[in-house]
Amino acid sequence: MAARKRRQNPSAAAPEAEARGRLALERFLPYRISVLANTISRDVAAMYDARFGLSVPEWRVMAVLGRFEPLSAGEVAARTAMDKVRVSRAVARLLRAGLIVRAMDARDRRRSRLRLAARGLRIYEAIVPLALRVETELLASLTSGERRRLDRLLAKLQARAEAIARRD
Amino acid sequence: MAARKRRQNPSAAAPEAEARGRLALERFLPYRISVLANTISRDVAAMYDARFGLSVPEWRVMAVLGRFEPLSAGEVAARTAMDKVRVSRAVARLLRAGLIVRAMDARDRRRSRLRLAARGLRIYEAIVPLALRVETELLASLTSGERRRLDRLLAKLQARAEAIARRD
DNA sequence: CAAATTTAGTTTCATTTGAAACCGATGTGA
DNA sequence: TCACATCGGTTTCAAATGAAACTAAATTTG
Repeated sequence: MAARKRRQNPSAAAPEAEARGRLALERFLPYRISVLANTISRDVAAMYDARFGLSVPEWRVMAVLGRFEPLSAGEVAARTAMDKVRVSRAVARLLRAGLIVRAMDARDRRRSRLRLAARGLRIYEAIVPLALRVETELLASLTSGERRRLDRLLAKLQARAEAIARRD
Repeated sequence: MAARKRRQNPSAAAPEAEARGRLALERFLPYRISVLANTISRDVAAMYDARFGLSVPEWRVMAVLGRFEPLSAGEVAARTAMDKVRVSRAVARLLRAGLIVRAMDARDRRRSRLRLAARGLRIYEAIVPLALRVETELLASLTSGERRRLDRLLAKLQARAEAIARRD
């Protein structure tokens, strides 16, 4: 186990730093983002689920329909960053629950046209402010400058992560 | 949360702003973090899996052992932010694969003492630089100032998200 | 010290997940 | 026009997941 080159830690914190070739998992960016996403997701999902019996995929489908309806299943998939299997299942449940409606595209009878049903729209309109409240609470400890920076940083990281994914 | 300021859309698509009570999912923080985490996770998992046949939970267990061994299963769970069921299963697979070894704590025979096996240590030492390379690539587009800010922002958000979770 | 409680970790079971196979509908080329 | 590829979407199947039940060891309590 030869001595490996030291790396500069992305932060000043944790100065007692890792030794040799050992990784400080708690400072490792992919890990931190994953943990953060899970924590937030739990917070948010608890809200959707407890009050409306919706799963995250279901809520996401409703969210994009609320903004861009009508959409085909494929368009929903593109906008929610979910794969088509997940979308298909979420859509099936929402149809069964009467929260969305589906028509078939006249020109291309493979494509669906999904919209919120009246019941779905009411729920959507009830959830939006709650969702925004969670977001506000998350951001509460940040100054408005920090929020702008966060926005930029997330955009950069996302672009970068996608570039890496494509390159493989 | 009325009339948000206009800003660059991270995806360049969907330039038209959200109206009334409609939510711009693509700007919603929980959603963005979730998508980013998934994208990164896929990048990284592809690497672990392709070259070493490891899943993310397995790699995480090895990562904390590499840094803090010996650990009990519970300590691994605490340090990886995984629940004990996941840890138990990842540990079982790693034991079967001969990448870690388990002894029982002499004082408390319920507790295990997990360590990397020689084979596991070799793999760990092969993965660490690759993992760091992915991280470096992700951070490549950020200045060192931005990295420091990212670090701070992630810490704040994590603290906040945990506070919200506890409060429910 | 024996019963009751708590703790570490595993197993069970029902649900979720995603890759790949699949099914019609549509587009394309010879 | 008739194969053949392609596309939108669903289903299948095997693996991952997590809540809750469970086992065994340790601790507390009466």
